[in-house]
Amino acid sequence: MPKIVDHDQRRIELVDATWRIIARLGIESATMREIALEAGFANGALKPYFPTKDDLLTFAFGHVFNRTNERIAGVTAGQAGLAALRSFCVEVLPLDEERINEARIVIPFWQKAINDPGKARIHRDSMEQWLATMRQYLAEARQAGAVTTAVDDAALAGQLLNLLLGAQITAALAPEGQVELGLNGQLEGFLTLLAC
Amino acid sequence: MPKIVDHDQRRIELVDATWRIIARLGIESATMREIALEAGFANGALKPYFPTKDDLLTFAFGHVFNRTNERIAGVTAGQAGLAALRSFCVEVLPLDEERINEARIVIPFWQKAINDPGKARIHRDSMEQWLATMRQYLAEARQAGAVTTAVDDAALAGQLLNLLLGAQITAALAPEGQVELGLNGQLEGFLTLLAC
DNA sequence: TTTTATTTTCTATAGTTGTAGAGAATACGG
DNA sequence: CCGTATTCTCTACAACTATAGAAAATAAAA
Repeated sequence: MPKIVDHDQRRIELVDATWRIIARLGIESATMREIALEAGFANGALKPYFPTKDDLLTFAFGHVFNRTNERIAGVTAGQAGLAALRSFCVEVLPLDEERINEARIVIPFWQKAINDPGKARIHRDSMEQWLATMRQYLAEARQAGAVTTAVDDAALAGQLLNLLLGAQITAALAPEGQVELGLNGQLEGFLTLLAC
Repeated sequence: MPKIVDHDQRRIELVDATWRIIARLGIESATMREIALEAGFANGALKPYFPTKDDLLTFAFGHVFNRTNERIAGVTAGQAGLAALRSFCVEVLPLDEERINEARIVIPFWQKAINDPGKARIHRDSMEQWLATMRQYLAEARQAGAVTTAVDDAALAGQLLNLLLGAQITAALAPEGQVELGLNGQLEGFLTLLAC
């Protein structure tokens, strides 16, 4: 009989508003009031959907991870070996405005995760999955002869992962408007190193 | 005639206290009161040495960068080429408790730098310097025949820098007590890749 | 001991934050 | 048009923050 709201969709709306605030103004400005305003509500309206701010932030961060993982799945679908590895990395690298914004989200998340085991867990779980995926692609590429280095796949995957993480820092702290950071060249260079 | 305090040394003391708070409790706990307490003073005693909290934090972050750079200079002194490059990277990698603590400092710094051009500048200036140093070592190594890859030195230095930055994230978010993250193996593997 | 410039403590203030909850507004079935 | 379950607004509050500045404590010279 009353107005009916899809709670799950509302939560996504609120998380998107949070995302925009953090990307535009930084996590310090992501107060409950500011988020509510951005979403078009009054401050108290968030309560029924996220009992505490921490719930909201944790959900928001998890959502960014999920979205990235879905994008990765879409881009690498049907690919294997070196091609899949390249697509994977290209999708994670902050090469356009949208993914630079994601870097501006994930860095505050890392900072919070330092003193919050639950959040650190979210990060580690995703990274474990990424490492496994990359090792898989490396093994395929090795079988296809595209990877011949004596360095083992676990080390290579670790290098690549840290390169991807470091690229988030580099991009997020680059001067406004600077698009070319050589990240694509670094990726191609790394893939070249694997075949020798 | 009155008690005399070395202002510069006092500033270092306060910055060290700040450093310890951030490493132990996180930057959210680094309030003026908490820092003063850690340094053994009452809250208002910081004022004459750092007019604002932002002054204190900016100075603290700059100090960590300087300390790292001094350590690097000490370790690479008298070295060149691949050996110097290795020493450089080993000194930056978070391989022991002290340098993992530095990772716990630098990540909050990065987060603040996202929305603070002045702090971003501090980061970029150091990174530019690091890149130049690494390119120099790579050129020397190439001349000595220890680097033979077709990938150019600028890309290699960029890869290595991002690997070092990413390693800070990996180490800072690793489960407490886990020391072995394979970072040294990754570095050795990368240096191996250069000679082929 | 007295003086005095400096250092430090202590209290106060204005602002911001997350959270709580009463009440108004809403929209839909009857 | 009416009743009602839900949604949202609004105000309030307690906690915490950086900062300011008056007052007290300090230590060395005279």
